[in-house]
Amino acid sequence: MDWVSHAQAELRGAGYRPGAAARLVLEHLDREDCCRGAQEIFDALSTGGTKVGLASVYRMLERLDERGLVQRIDLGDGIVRYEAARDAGHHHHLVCGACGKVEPFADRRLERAIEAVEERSGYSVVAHDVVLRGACANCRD
Amino acid sequence: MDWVSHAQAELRGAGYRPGAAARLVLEHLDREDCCRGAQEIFDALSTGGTKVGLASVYRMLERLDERGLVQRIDLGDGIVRYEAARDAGHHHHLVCGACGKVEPFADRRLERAIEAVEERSGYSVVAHDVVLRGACANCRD
DNA sequence: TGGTCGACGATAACGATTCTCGTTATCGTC
DNA sequence: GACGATAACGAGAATCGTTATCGTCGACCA
Repeated sequence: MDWVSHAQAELRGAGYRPGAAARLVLEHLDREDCCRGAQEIFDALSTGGTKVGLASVYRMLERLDERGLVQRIDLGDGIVRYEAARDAGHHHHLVCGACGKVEPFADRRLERAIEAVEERSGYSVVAHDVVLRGACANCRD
Repeated sequence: MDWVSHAQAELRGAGYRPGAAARLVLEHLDREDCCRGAQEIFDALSTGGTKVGLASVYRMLERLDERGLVQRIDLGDGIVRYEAARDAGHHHHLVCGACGKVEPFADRRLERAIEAVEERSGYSVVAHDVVLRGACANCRD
């Protein structure tokens, strides 16, 4: 089952009734390969000719986040980004402070270290974020 | 040399002329053991009877962050927090989504894993943040 | 001591996000 | 297939953390 259908089913199971706006947001997230902000999604859908309210985009993202269907990413620039959460694609982000570029990275050893901390913490951890900031290969020197 | 004097000297060296407001903010940060938001610092200083403008608090935090004198912490709730950066005290945060409690933790293995990623990344990494979200021992059940 | 220039504080402006509310779509039921 | 309850939707206002502006005050240098 593809992610869009899975997310819709999940929402329905939670008592929601996803409609046209929900579908458009889900399909957009499914199409994108990296994290996107609410305004960015709104602009893309608007430019694409489809008509979705900004409030609906925020509503969807909030609900998807609550259910763990998207990963919420805060790079510290005041814009919260989201991306479709598929188990296979768990990763974190490198941010270039000079040009603003965002790149994903994944590391098994880092994940294991985090899991070990989670176990020792006494918390029931549901999510973890790692952001590395610096200058990318082009901007450093 | 204590952190307040060190920070003041650093600012002076950068061409700034720290005055009364700067000193009050620095002393407050030095006194606090965990991360604080700008409004929170402003309120604390106001309640304490001292008079500092909110803009001055933001100005100070920005300058301190630029120079690496404070660690900027974004827990994803729309409030940016800061804490005095002392080499000895490098740590990350556990956030309880239910009661809002924030606890620091430190882990050598996690740091080593992050350093390894930094080296392989091609980036010149200047900072890294790790935030674990979940339910604390009291709120889980 | 006077002059220059940045620090300071009050307040307006800004922008991402959230709220409100009237309208429209969905879904179980008949 | 129509009905009614209720949630989704879109537009715009409101919220709130943060940033910019500006006149005044204080720190430092000659």
